[in-house]
Amino acid sequence: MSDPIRLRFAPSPTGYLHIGGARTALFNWLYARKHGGVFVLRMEDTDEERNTDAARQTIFRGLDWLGFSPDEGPEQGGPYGPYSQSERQDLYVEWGRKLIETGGVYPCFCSRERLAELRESQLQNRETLRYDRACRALDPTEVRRRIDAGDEHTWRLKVPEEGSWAIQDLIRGEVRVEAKDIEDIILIRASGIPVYNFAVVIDDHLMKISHVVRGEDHLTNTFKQVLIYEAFGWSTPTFAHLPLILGPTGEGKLSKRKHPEAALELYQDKGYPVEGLVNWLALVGWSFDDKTEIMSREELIERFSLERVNSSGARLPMEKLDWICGDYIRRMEVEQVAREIEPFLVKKGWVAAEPSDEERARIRLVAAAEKDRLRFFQQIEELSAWVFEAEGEFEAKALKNLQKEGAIDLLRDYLPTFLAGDFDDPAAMEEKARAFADAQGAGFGKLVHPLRAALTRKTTGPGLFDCARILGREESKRRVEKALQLGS
RNA sequence: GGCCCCGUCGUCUAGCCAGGUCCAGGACACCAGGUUUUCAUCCUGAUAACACGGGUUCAAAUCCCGUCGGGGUCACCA
Repeated sequence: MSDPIRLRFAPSPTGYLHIGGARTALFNWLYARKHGGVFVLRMEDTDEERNTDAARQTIFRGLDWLGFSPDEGPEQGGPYGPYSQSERQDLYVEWGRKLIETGGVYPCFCSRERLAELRESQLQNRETLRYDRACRALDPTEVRRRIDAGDEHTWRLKVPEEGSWAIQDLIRGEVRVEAKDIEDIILIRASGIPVYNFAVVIDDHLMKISHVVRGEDHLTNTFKQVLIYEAFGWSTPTFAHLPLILGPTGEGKLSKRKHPEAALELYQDKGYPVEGLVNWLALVGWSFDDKTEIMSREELIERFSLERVNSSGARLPMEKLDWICGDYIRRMEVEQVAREIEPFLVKKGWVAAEPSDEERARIRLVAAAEKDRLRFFQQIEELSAWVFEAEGEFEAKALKNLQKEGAIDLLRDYLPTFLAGDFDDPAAMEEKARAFADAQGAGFGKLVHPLRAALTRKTTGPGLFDCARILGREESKRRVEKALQLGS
């Protein structure tokens, strides 16, 4: 009987959900779903400075939005809780004591000052930065005496002096490190509270995590953790270290300070369709084959594998995000697009917070007309400003189209035909317009360009008579008449 | 600096583990055409990469060594 598949996402609530963290969550979630396993969320919130409830909420809501809701976690509970490290301190202390009893650690009385000096001199002599194990050689009676005397001390892991350790990383293969390259790390602080690497091991073990899938920045931590598993006599989970997401120029990893695209909020605020975003995110560092790119969530689950995650760092292909999301939006139902753009129109003050039936109908028309052009829903603001703002600057080229020789006269002559048309039937309107242009001996374009300028102040946009339909007869009339004045 | 990871078109990647079918495939972006009243969509086409140097081999993007380059990590932080 094989052990159940259990994966965890263990973010630190620092105020935002990092896009790289979102991808880590995605890969964990995908793997768990694919193998019928459990997806656990664990808050690594022992840093009291930065740990706020708002920060925790950002993570919870971000994961909800992405659709990676945990099976077990701080909000949903579970059999291996609590799921926030801040509530597990007693556990760490307890297991710390056990390690002291079994002799896996030794007390270190070195002061922070001595440690700092040691670092300094190693730095100067260009030596490897590593604890010199001074306290490991202390005489046992001396140790006893100092502990009894209440001398402040930490506990360090007794790292074997010989040998090497290898992990079989699912993505990188075997990674090996020599004993001499690992120092006797502090496991238990002078305060009695264990450090991060210790807590992670306790948690992963107690929560029965089978696969640890995390960023490559944890690769070197892994060896320290493996040693701790060994000290406890526990078996290790399977590891997989994901390639890092780099900054836009390929320099360093993404940070919110320098790169706004590091924060998931950016994508939420801009209104990227979440399914498109997830599809895109899956493609950063993973691929199914040499050509498949558009995949639904279900297909992702079915096809995902850690073995096909590549090992080199990547920048975020933002243009591809736009393309993928544009594709998703184009394939959406008009009704859904209407629902998605509504909040943006409300925010702009273009429609009421509770749109009337009439406004709803217009939103739907706008959605239908513009959906092929949208890559994220916030774009509706610039795309449809002409609809909701009666007055505004003309685009230079649009103005030119209006001022062309004969344009105004043609428009004036056409106006009665235009207004007599059925505004709910763009195709019929177009037919009549073509007939009119023919009769005048003018090309269709000669009529269409000034009319578009008059109606929308722009040279681009949806089909012209779709534009007229959105505006309606009255508003269209007003705009054309205004343009006639402008041109004369 | 030590240790670890990585290095295919501008970008994301396939191919590498099991050398030949790869004078390297796809996608996005860009450019050029076509369709369209405009834009977008759609269609067609073009440009564009195995970091470098050795070695092994009949044969190397694929295996080995080295160099260079990039990244990560070295706290009583997580």
